[in-house]
Amino acid sequence: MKFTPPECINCTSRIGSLMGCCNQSELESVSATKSCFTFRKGQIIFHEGGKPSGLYCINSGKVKVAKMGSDGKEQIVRLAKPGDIIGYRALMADTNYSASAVALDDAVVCFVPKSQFLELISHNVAFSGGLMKLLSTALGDAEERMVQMAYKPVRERLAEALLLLRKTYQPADGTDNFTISISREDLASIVGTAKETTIRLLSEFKDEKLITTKGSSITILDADKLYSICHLYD
Amino acid sequence: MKFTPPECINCTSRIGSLMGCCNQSELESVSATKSCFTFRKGQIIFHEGGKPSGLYCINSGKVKVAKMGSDGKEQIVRLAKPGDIIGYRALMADTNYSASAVALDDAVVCFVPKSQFLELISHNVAFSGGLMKLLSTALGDAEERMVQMAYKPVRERLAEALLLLRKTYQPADGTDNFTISISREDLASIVGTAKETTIRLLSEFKDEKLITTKGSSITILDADKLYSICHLYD
DNA sequence: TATCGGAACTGACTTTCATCATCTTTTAAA
DNA sequence: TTTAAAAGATGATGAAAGTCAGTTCCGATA
Repeated sequence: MKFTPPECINCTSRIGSLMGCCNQSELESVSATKSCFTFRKGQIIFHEGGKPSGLYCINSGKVKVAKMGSDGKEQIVRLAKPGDIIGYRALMADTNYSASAVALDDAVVCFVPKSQFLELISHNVAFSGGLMKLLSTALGDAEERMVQMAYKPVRERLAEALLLLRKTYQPADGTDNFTISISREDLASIVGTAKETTIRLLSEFKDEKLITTKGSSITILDADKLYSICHLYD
Repeated sequence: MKFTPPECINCTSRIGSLMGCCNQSELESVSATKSCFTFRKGQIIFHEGGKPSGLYCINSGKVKVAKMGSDGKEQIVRLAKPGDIIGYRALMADTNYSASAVALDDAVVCFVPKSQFLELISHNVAFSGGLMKLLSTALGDAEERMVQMAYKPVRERLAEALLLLRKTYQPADGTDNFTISISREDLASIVGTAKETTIRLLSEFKDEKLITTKGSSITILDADKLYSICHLYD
């Protein structure tokens, strides 16, 4: 759904994100060219296999980037928050999307056409450098998670996933206990396991007073202990 | 061990690799600046946790890039062949190495210092574009393997690993059956499983006439069937 | 060529986790 | 508020794969 777009200049999300590399005139140009959409929870932003024609920049809401496994099971490969861009991998590799992006919340997402994106890359060194750093960091994260999938037991990966959620979506001010509403299905897709196993291990964590749950929302009570669980052997 | 370096200009490996983006004068400059080393099978080229000071370009031999899992088990995240560069992720992300590089064979590897690499990136658009494409493709591969680790059974991942070895190290002329010498330990590290499990499944493949083995070398007899094994559910 | 060490291989056993079935709670719509 | 559907939770069971222990094979070196 399209609607009146927010101005990039006023977008606080851009601080500390790739768009922060743009100067004022570039931001104005992007603002003028982009389209902006709202997505309801669960709606698809782009679809695995589809052809990318631009870049998505998240203005508000949470987004998952996920691949379909061979037997229909979903694996979340990345989580995105306001200020993050998604869809850049396919654009740079010049391939179709290798994953889908889905809104976890109601979200506002801006679309920057490919031509303008390439323009920024070729004219703004900070921007292209930032993009390379983004790619490199994402590659490092993906390789790290690949090792975890291979060798870490589910319990440790679940602790890791909870901390990843906190790290990604913790509000800036937040010194409080972190709370997030996430379906057990989605959580299992981060961990790379079955929903039932996730639920069982969450119950263990509840017994151990590491978290509490209410409906689908989870509150982290003891992040330090979660941290020590996922670094058992380190 | 350092020795008389091969000239980049005459290096046939550079065709189809990132270095192929360089023009003659750039190649001469690289050739003049670089150092060149030989590594015996098993020797470490760079070490996980170490600080990168440049880029490695493989002139001959096979190289594995691997991470150490939490309980001391190794996961091979990438395989490199002549012409490939390694160590670029850490350099671009400006972090320490997140994986080690080890020679699988006796290998000749050239070292390009960071300053010259950054020079190439900033002055040669084709080079920086090629690097971005390299990063994007590697990210796609890593995410794909992450999903496989999560949901594919070991048998399918082993078939996948054998085909990956073939795709990577198949000689250009090779229409013959592909043969490679690889320890069961290393093969298990690609698959992300235990050595014994790998051996057992290789025996199954032998029974099914998909491969033959002699000592540590493995010959692929029926790549099509291996392919159908790793795409069971697709 | 003998032998020593490492790698390939095999078997027995155990653990982890996926699956299926069922029940309960929550959520949202009528 | 009632009720239907979706999501959370729990139990029982079996398959997949890890671990440990042991044997055989091969290749390097004396």
